[in-house]
Amino acid sequence: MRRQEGPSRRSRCPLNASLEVFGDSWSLMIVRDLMLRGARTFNEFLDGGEGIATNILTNRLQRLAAEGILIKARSTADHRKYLYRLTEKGIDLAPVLAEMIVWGARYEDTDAPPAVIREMELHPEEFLSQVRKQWKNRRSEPGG
Amino acid sequence: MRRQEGPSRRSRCPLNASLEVFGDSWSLMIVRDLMLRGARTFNEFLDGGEGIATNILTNRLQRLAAEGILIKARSTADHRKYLYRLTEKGIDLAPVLAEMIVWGARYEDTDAPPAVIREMELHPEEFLSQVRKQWKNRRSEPGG
DNA sequence: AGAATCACTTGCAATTTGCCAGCGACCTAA
DNA sequence: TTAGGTCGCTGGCAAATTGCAAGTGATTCT
Repeated sequence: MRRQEGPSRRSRCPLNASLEVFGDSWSLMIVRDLMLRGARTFNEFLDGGEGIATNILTNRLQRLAAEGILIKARSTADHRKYLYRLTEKGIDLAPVLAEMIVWGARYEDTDAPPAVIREMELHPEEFLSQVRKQWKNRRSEPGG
Repeated sequence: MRRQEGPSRRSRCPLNASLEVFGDSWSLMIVRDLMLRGARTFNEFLDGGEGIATNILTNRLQRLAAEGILIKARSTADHRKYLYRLTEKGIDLAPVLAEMIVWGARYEDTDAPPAVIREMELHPEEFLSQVRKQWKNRRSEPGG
């Protein structure tokens, strides 16, 4: 893990750094779809369920790639398609996502299955190792 | 904990709900200052270190209050001042903040003390119970 | 009474978001 | 080969949000 000569930040606080990277309305939705739904293509993100606009999706994918959270590669099976995948840096967002899901499920009216949420709450490490396992397998798949 | 007839959300996903509540560049900065720095007044948030504008701070404080994350009360010692404090709903954002801080400290160039981050990473429950203890005490203080 | 402080408010410009038709590259079926 | 369809944007336009900084009314201090 390298600390690159990064962009100028509003402050040196770690929370601020995180918010400058993904503190917007859409970035973590994309990470969700990658991490939890197995989405890999532009259209799959577009159909995420929240109605993101194409120009915003394009912009966010570019930003997440520039921040080193995901990688974009041309599909070998169909040269019109790009396939996205999470980096280690992106996978390490899993605890953030988990805690936000737990909070959202607790305080908002959502369709999250209560058993899944309870498990996530009680055993966050499990969720994490599951995510890691999935991406470990997916890494060795040939470009689809 | 009551599920109120809430505002219309983009979807019923819990992550989306969380992002609609605090998925902007500034809301969690305010929660940070309340939770970790003991800030209570408008001016203290204004001096948070990231240069928030007064109209944005006003707007975010109002939104966080409307979402039930913090409470605003007139100071009895000085009627020009308002004092803000976290609700239970706000305190429950501690794990979210913790994970974001950990991620930010790991992948960005920050001034977070490594020992504090490591402790936060290894014993998140400790951090949480510390936050709760603080707010339990603070709750019984008279308005200052 | 005058000056200072508090928490905004406001006018304005810049930036971002959102909608959606259109585009070039690529794929498939006839 | 051609026509039609799909993919991932691109871009024009309007609406919304952000950011800057001067200004305001209420309150406190000297």
